[in-house]
Amino acid sequence: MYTLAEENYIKTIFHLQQTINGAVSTNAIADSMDTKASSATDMVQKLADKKVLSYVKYKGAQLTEKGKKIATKIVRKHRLWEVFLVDKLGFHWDEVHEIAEQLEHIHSTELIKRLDSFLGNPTFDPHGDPIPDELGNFIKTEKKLLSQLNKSQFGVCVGVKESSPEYLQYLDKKNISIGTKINVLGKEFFDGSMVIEVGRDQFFVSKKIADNLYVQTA
Amino acid sequence: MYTLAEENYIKTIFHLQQTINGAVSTNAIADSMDTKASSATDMVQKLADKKVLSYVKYKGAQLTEKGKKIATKIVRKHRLWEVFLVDKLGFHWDEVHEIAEQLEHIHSTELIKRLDSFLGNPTFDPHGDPIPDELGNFIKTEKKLLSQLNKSQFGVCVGVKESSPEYLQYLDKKNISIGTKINVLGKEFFDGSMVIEVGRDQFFVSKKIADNLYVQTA
DNA sequence: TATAATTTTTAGTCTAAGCTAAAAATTAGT
DNA sequence: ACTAATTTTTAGCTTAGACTAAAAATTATA
Ligand SMILES: [Mn+2]
Ligand SMILES: [Mn+2]
Ligand SMILES: [Mn+2]
Ligand SMILES: [Mn+2]
Repeated sequence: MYTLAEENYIKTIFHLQQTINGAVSTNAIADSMDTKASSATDMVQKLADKKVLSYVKYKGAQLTEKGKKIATKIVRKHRLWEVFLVDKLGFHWDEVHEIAEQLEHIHSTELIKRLDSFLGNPTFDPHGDPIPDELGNFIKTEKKLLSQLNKSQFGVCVGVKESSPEYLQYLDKKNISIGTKINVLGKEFFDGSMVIEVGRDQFFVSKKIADNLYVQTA
Repeated sequence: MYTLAEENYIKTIFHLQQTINGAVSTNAIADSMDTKASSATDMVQKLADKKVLSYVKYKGAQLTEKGKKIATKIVRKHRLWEVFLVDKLGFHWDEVHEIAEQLEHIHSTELIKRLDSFLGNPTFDPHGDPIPDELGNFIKTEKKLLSQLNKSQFGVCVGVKESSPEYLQYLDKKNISIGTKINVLGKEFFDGSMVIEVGRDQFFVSKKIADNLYVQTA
């Protein structure tokens, strides 16, 4: 059994590994967790002792198979609870992260098994992120960032990269959610900004907006 | 905001206060929490500083209004989650305590508000214990222990005093659950044991069994 | 009521997890 | 290839919460 702090570190390292491929630095961990590098180093050393990750001084950490399995379970729990909060309790997609951050640490395999089937074995969470199965397998989908599309192309929103309340609320305001079709009417190559069409609305989006929305083409 | 440890102490003291009226001793707290008296003393001193309880050295602790309010919220959460686990996820009443023990510490008033209405604003948990409302008010019901009944009297099971898996599983085996009618066919005054009738079954129960079952008469 | 038994508190350690400041290693700039 | 800047680790403190052993207070007993 792992402590709350250990679980949060493991999950963070797992997520950092997806982006940055290879070993993840203690500084990256600390930044991502709003803590200090020295604290991250301490924890990484402890987790290395427990064989949850491999760690080479000054070179960073990498989860072992054991570590990945632990991380996957936490991610599964987090996303299942998010589905529960949205589908069953009627929360909005921008309100669930904080609560799921707590619920993901409840220890009970039976609970998760039952929750999963109560929810109808969902495969994606409310933000479009895949929910790993009991064995830890993620559904791999080929998706692009909206910012990768060019003029006259279109895509269907399948997820968000950033899921801060601020960003999600912006999307709500623009009526963009999972399943929304987006047409790229124009793209400015100087700053990467775009003019897009959503339903009957046409409006401008900055590169930062377009960089955080996943779409599926074809 | 209170820590996990603080919340567990507060809840325990609240429950001890119901039984033992007046101040509760640090030893009683320690016993009830499977910890040492010295640890209980430390925590009680800390909680006294925070005005959660009043404490007189060698005389014990008593929750303040503030403390009672905190305790009530935790009890409310615990019992609502138990209803969720049984009614929605299909857990058995002897399996939910451990999990609710964790879930009761999730911090989010909005979550509890929504959970409550999702469950249909239940007033009793799966063990027959009353669920306090948002203001902390408990429904007062006059109930007796089965052991208080005499020969030829009967009662309807409305709750359990003890809710260990062992006891609950015993009741299951005898087909006793909330709502079950129990007739007292005989009572031995030497040891308090009884012969009772449940449905078509007639069997012997010890005083210990009868001492932990709440019934409603009339 | 004096002594013995019991309960409760205090003093001193320990571990987990955080922090700051300083030291060491790595990377970058000239 | 050397400094200089940056990153990362170490050393040393802090707090929460637990424990053991000893001291102090309370309660029971003769
Ligand atoms: Mn978390
Ligand atoms: Mn999510
Ligand atoms: Mn608890
Ligand atoms: Mn209960």
